[in-house]
Amino acid sequence: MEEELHEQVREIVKSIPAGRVATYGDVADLAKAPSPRMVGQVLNGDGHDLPWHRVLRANGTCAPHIAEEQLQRLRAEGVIDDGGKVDLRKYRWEEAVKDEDGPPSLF
DNA sequence: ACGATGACCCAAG
DNA sequence: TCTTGGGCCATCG
Repeated sequence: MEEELHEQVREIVKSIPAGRVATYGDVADLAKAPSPRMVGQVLNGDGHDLPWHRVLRANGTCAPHIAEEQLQRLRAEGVIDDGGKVDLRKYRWEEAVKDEDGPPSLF
């Protein structure tokens, strides 16, 4: 049961709905991971059964080697990418949506 | 025990 | 907006 963290990370990623994306930092926080690095480490080891393509970096970009697959899969889910970058403010998955739809005439 | 590596993040220039 | 540097935690040789 020392693998609870390992399990948690998988659960979080699996909980991401299609057409939505989350950042490593968010998953790490939700999974109580000590650092976002561990999320990538887990995905690298046991992410074969997880929608890892729904996990992006904090700036909305994806890892170098998987970028192709990532963008392609995201597009299939309905996520539109822009020059290899995804609009987190639009597709960022938030289990407790705080406030995303800010004022149209102010930022 | 130690150094290097990795699907990362953030601040500063 | 992009690049650089430092910090981060766990695994491997």
